Amino acid sequence: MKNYGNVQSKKLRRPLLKDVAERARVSVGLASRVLRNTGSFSEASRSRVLNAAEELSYTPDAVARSLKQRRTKAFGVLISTIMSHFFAPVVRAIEDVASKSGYAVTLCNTDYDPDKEQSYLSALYERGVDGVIVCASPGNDAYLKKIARAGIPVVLVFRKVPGLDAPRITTDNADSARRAVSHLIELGHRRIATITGIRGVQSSAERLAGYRQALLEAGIALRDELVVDGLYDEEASFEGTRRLLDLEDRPTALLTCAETMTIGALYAVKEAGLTVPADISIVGYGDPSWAALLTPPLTVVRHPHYQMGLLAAQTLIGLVEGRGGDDKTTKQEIVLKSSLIVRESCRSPGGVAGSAENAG
Amino acid sequence: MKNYGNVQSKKLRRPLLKDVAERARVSVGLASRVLRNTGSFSEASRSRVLNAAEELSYTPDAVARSLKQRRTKAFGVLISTIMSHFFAPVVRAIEDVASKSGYAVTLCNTDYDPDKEQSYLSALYERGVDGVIVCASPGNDAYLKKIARAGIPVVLVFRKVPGLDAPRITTDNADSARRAVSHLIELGHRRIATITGIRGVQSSAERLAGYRQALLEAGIALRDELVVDGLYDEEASFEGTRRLLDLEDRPTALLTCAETMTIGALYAVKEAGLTVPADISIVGYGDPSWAALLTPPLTVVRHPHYQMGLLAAQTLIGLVEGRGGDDKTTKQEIVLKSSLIVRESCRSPGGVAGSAENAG
DNA sequence: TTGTAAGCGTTATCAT
DNA sequence: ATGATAACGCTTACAA
Repeated sequence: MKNYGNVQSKKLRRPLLKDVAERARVSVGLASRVLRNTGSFSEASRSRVLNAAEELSYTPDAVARSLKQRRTKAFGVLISTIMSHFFAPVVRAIEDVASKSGYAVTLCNTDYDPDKEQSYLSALYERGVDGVIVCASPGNDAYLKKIARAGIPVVLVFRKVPGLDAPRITTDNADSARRAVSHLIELGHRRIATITGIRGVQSSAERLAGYRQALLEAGIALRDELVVDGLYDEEASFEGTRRLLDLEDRPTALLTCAETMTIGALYAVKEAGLTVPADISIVGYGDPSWAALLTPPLTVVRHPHYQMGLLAAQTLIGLVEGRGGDDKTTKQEIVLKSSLIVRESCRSPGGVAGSAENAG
Repeated sequence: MKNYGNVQSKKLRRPLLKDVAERARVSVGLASRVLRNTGSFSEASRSRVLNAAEELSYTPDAVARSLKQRRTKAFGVLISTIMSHFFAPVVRAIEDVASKSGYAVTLCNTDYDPDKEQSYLSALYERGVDGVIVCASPGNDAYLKKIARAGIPVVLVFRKVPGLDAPRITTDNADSARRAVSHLIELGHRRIATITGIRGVQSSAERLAGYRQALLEAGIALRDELVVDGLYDEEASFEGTRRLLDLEDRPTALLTCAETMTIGALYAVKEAGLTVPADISIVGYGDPSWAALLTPPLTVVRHPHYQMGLLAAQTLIGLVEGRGGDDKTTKQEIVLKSSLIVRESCRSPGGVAGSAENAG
């Protein structure tokens, strides 16, 4: 049997349930039940339907199913940008968990822009996603609440939304910053600067609060000129650090609150011809694999980002699938612990080394 | 007017087009036309419908629309993992372009696993995505062709699929490796090793080919023991580099074909107590912002990943929306140029410095 | 056990 | 310019 041009190029229609049913000589209802393994049917029908589906290589149409079932098996995930080492592991974990349970993940990069956040949220709403995970953002509380009130489960990561009764996964941000600064204080530092992220972002605000708390506990006065807005941006952090280093009474230690900002700060130090930790001690955030390759290896605060995404996704699935009215899932707040990885980028302002625990 | 508990907490049904129509006292068809600004209607109806929609804060249901229109305004993107610096910018660019045109992006992490790739592809197919972008993977050609034959536009990034007539965005992989190795040869190196990714992955294979070509052009014999499988993995690369350094006749230079592998290699060098570039010269791939922070600043090959994602998404949108039968879009292959960023991690095996162009 | 038919919320055709 | 009405492909009562 030959295939002539016309025949071969004819686009063949995707097989429908109707086709499967016809081929198996049963009704569509029965075919559907067999394929979904629900309701009742005879063994004979079962095998005929299964065979027919196999032969036609039938695939159900998820759109039609979603319309009927009123759920899409899809989540939306909002982050500032997937290029950030801060969010990539969170998203990866979410996608891992989601896909294992048959959910698709729609990625939304908001760049910390409330307008973008809102437009993504409304797009997700229109698309009927079954749930949304919102990560650290200074976004629009009102819109988020609207989504939640419309019945779409929301899980918050890092972010807190007053008046929104949604589970939240976060870390001991304030405490981690407090411990980092205390570490510096114990080494003898008094003039400790910090590069903060975006003020409106929860995690950033918390870290700044922890920084302040540590100073207050040690009876060290807070000085505004030692707090610089780094905006989670390498360039801004570079400039900010420059200004710090130009200060008459230069800080002897620096806490940078995100990986990009650590890089910016290190460039500024390098440009100024200064040395870490001889001239200035540095604690960074995030624990990229290159941190221990630097000279000197960097002391950092490490947060369990993958774990956060894991929990966020699991929580969301619980909310979507189970216990809808269960307060336990709705009201929970999970706070994960961070760790301070002491390497060699900090020492006493006098000159005594801080520690030597290395990770090479 | 008071809101009593029951009334307030009653979950209100999402407003439908029918509700808008009723409120505007027109038919649903007319309401639909007004909202989509298609077909004909009077100015009077127009404003009534618009007002009604506004008052009810009506949002169309994308699922129902998709079912009717047979398109979802969604793309699927397959990459090995979003945690890779290789893919993050590609995905970011794709999402940027897609969202601007109203497309949602579903993220799929395949880990270079053909089974995962296939199951994601079939999930995307079921969901009826309007197009798919597949990045560097050693996946299942047969399944990809099936998807394409089913009429779903596919754009390839890095990957080539023989017999699949899909546009492809790639870089001058082979040539970039060739130039990097030539650079080392010019410095006087003869024993040049390379850490390669996963053999089945197009970009990896091409880079390896470029490495070989450079050696052949220089009349240097290829030696199997100088080619190590790094599997895009830091650990594997660490072990592989260790073996290279243990070789009786140790290589004097090393080309690592991905960022993770560069890191693994650098740790091995550090662990062996050797120095770059005094004991061994290194050229890495990717240009992370920390590369110039290392001591010495790293010489690398930089590929325009964001740009690749941009073009991939634009190409896909063209395919989906426009010129469906246009051969120009279907058959194109775009090859982007890479650049060799010379810093200070390479010098002559004797001891003369290679270059001093720094990016601090 | 099986089939029929009524939705799910739109869009689009076709009379009026 | 407008309004019925039939799809879109599937699920799910309900009737047989």
